[in-house]
Amino acid sequence: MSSEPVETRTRILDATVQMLEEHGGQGVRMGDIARQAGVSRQALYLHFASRTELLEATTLHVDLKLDLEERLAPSRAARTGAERLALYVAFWGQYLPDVYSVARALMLAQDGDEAAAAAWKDRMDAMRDGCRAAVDALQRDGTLAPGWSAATATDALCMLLQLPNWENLTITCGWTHRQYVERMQSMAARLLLAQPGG
Amino acid sequence: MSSEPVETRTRILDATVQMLEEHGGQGVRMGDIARQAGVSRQALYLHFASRTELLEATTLHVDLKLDLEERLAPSRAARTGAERLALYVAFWGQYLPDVYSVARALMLAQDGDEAAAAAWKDRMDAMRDGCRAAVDALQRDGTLAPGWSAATATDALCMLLQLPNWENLTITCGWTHRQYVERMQSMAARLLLAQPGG
DNA sequence: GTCTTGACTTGACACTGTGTCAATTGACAC
DNA sequence: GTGTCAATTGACACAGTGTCAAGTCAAGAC
Repeated sequence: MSSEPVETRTRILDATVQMLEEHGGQGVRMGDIARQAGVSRQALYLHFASRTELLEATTLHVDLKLDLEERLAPSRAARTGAERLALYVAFWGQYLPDVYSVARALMLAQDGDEAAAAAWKDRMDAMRDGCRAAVDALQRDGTLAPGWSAATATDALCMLLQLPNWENLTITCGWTHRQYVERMQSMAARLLLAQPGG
Repeated sequence: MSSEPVETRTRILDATVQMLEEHGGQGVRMGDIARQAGVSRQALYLHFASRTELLEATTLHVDLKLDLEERLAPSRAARTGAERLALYVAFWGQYLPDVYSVARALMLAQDGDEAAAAAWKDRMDAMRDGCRAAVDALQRDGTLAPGWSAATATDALCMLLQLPNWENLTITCGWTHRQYVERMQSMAARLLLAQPGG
């Protein structure tokens, strides 16, 4: 039962995560993952119909381990819109590094792959929901800066939090994760709050 | 001389632009470009060592046609930092749609291709120079918002103007090009100016 | 004990797209 | 004519994904 050799499917998913994290998502092949999992390449196709489907399942696998509900709780419990905004950005800045490698691989698989594009869009829609909730809270408080509609403010916040921007700021510009969170919170506040200081 | 059949190299570059614009950069193959140019696939390799080199040359080809110097003149002639910032964003918002297809293809070629990554980085560095110049102008004026160093402000502005964000806002969110420019100007001002209103 | 079933392995293969190579053609120059 | 240059033709090597058929091996049913 509990001591049975870990299920092959799980071994494959874990191996995928490990390979993607070790090799930065660059050119990780099905054969590499199979070898890492101690399984034949064909076994991968026994469990997943395609590379994209494997990557998709891997993102879910990682999400499961991260206990998103708990991580999201603080921002959901926020009492003001401003607080909710800051806490959601904090959540995101903590979440992104954990899923970066896998998310990136899925994002890169987009080129030419309809299924991967759809899977990626799903994840971005989920993030957008969080942005939307924060913006709605601001609007209820009456603290959304003038000039924004709920929709455009959501667009802007959602854009700000996109993976390539995180990649750009931390990896290319050298911001630490802490700096990313603090500065992103401050940028979001400046952009969206009527009185960013107060 | 002038009436000789257009040089093959130019025909290939034009065909590349056309194919990328028609097919959104998705899966345009060397053979497709060759057919479009009315030339054999091998002729492409007579002029360009690789797909990446062709894409690289194509971006330069497009830039040449766009007269960047003239387009950049207004922002360079700006009298205040705030004006320079707004005009640079305007330049960028006018420039991006013109190079989008080709730039995207080059950006996507990055995966696994060292040369493409380097070429893309070059272009982004050029954009960063423009951002840096605007930020420096703000600093000279003393109108850079408190909390920013020149470096971090440049990072932020440069991030904001990245191609994936333009793609996200215009294509995914449905902003028009005009809206992109106006809202991006307003966002940049809110973020970077000490008195965005004044 | 034999039979079956399911999970996995092995090795071969089709397909696609890039890049290479060698032989050939056609035009133009001198 | 001869040389040369640009381009064509067709064949091929190479990677990586995905498919297929046959075989192994252990567990459970009867």
